[in-house]
Amino acid sequence: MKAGRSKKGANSRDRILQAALQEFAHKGIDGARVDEIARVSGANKNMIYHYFRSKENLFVAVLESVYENVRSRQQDLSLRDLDPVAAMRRLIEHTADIWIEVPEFNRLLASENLHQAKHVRRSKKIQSMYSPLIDTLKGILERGVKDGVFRDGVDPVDLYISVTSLSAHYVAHHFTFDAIFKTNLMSPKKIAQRKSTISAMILRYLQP
Amino acid sequence: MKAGRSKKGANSRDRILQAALQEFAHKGIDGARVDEIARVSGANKNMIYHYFRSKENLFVAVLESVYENVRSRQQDLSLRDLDPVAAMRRLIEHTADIWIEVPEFNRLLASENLHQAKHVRRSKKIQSMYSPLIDTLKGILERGVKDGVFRDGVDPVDLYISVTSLSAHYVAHHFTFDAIFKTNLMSPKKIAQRKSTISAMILRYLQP
DNA sequence: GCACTAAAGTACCAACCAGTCAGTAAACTA
DNA sequence: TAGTTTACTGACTGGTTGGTACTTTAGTGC
Repeated sequence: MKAGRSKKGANSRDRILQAALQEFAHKGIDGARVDEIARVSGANKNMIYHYFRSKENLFVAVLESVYENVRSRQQDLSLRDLDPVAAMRRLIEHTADIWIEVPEFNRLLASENLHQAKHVRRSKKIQSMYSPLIDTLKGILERGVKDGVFRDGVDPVDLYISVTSLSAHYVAHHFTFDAIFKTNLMSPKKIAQRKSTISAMILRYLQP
Repeated sequence: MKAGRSKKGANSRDRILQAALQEFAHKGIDGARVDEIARVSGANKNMIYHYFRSKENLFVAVLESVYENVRSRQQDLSLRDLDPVAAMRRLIEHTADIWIEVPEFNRLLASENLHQAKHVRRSKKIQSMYSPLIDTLKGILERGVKDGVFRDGVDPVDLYISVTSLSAHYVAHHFTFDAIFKTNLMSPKKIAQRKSTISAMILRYLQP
């Protein structure tokens, strides 16, 4: 088969998106090469421009799909059945897991912030995705305050940033940390230690 | 003067290094352009290759100079005169300030981690710089434990990573946070709030 | 068997960009 | 003052890269 409709399961658009995700995540938007995406996806370069119109648009599409992936993971945690402390702990651990399970997300965000979030700002889709998470966090905080297990006045956005920082930065910067401190931060043991440190730190911070 | 030895105060090497710092920090190593560094520094492109031999070597030189800058800031804090809690608070606030005062450091590190710390690993100079800081932190922790104000068993490297994460990630990722949460995290008010959150979080974590 | 469409191929371009070449002029040295 | 080193210049090159034009192949539904 030299040309014509392929019989592979995933259609070209999806395969391009998958290959682009890897390429962008590993090399950043500037280091990534369209030809390489074409090669890896097995699609003709023309198809990339047919579906996505430009390299930048492709990057936005990749960002959106990863944000969507992460958001969907955060949705079904059934935190309402748990008491506030347990719910908070679960949310923290789940947030920490995301960076390890979806390392591409972290890398895309690093690249994106080097570019002043130019692509995120262009995507209404992404910007509409995060409020539900903050609402969940707010709900847990309020329940905790009512139960007398959390102190009052903690801003949910601020708390979300703290949890994210403690987990994301560790994973994103483990290369330089490893080089400087001569350790291996991504070993299972170290990762488990970090997760318990984060939980302890946040829960102590929330204590009345 | 068409050619020949220049009489300008700052020599070309320094001007190139300064321009390269800005270019690399703003665009990452892949986005940065050698021609642009030449243009901004006012030096001929050949001078860049004369002094630094390659774009990558120039990047390493930039990294080293920034690491040196940051390290020298951390040296003269005279923390030994303060009680453990005050010393810890000062170290935390100082660490937080660095990311705001030297934003280039953060950006270079982001780019560097996208490349698996390949350049940091190449530089023995950088790798020899960080142990003194950890020793300082270790000293404060030990004094605090002896005084009964800190609990025992906290790893200084782990603590350093936490402090750094809480401050660096906030600054490095404020573009995407701002876009998603519709705030302005770099306003003086928000920055002050963040600094006090970080201090509170760390000091509560260290309580016995 | 015909129209439609997704997919793929070949070939190309203009801009870009890291790195080089060949040479000049001032300053230092013996 | 001849010879060497250091600082500097403008033009150039060869490979790369995002993006385009035009053509061809082959499944699908009618």
